[in-house]
Amino acid sequence: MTKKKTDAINISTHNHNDLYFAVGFSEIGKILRTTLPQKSLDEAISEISRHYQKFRVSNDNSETAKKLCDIYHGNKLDLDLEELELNINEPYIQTSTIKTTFERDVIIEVSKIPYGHVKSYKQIAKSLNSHAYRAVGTAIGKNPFPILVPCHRVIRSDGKIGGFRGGTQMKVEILKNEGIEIEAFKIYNK
DNA sequence: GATTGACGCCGAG
DNA sequence: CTCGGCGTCAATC
Repeated sequence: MTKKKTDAINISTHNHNDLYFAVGFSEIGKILRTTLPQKSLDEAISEISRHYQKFRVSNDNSETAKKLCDIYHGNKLDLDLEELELNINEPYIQTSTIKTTFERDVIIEVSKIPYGHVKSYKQIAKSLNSHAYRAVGTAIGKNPFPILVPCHRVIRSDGKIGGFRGGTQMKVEILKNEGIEIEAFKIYNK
């Protein structure tokens, strides 16, 4: 609150086959945001930078951006929650899309869904001892760490795909890359 | 308060 | 199958 986020955010990027990924880091190297694949380098950078007053692009630390790309393409890679900035009292987080403990808890719960598996919005709510499944959807829609925190693995209870920032088509694409069977936009044998 | 969700469930066509 | 209508509750206005 009292703190200013005058520090510049550090942005690293990675591209592969005309898909551009970006990651924003704090001064101490915690991940603040990630992007879904974008069509250009500029778009990828601005997906991160538009949330901050100052930024600088350096590719010293582009492993995480590459990791995004790998996960998107179906590689199974582990996430250490310690890599993420999840402290909602941290000054950087004030420009984040997550601002409440509920939202943070949803993000943490989603991060636990294993590769190649899916969970419903309702199941996430239940894990949090809540019936606020709609609020779960809203919180996931704000996920600052798309791909890294696998919000693409959260689907509707009836087996339908559900929403996605990058469009349901992209959600289906990622799930297929993880080996999940999908027919007519419904999870097959979930 | 009232409205709005990346939702869920049931019942009517 | 689709579509209301109601349920539920966190966030936002």
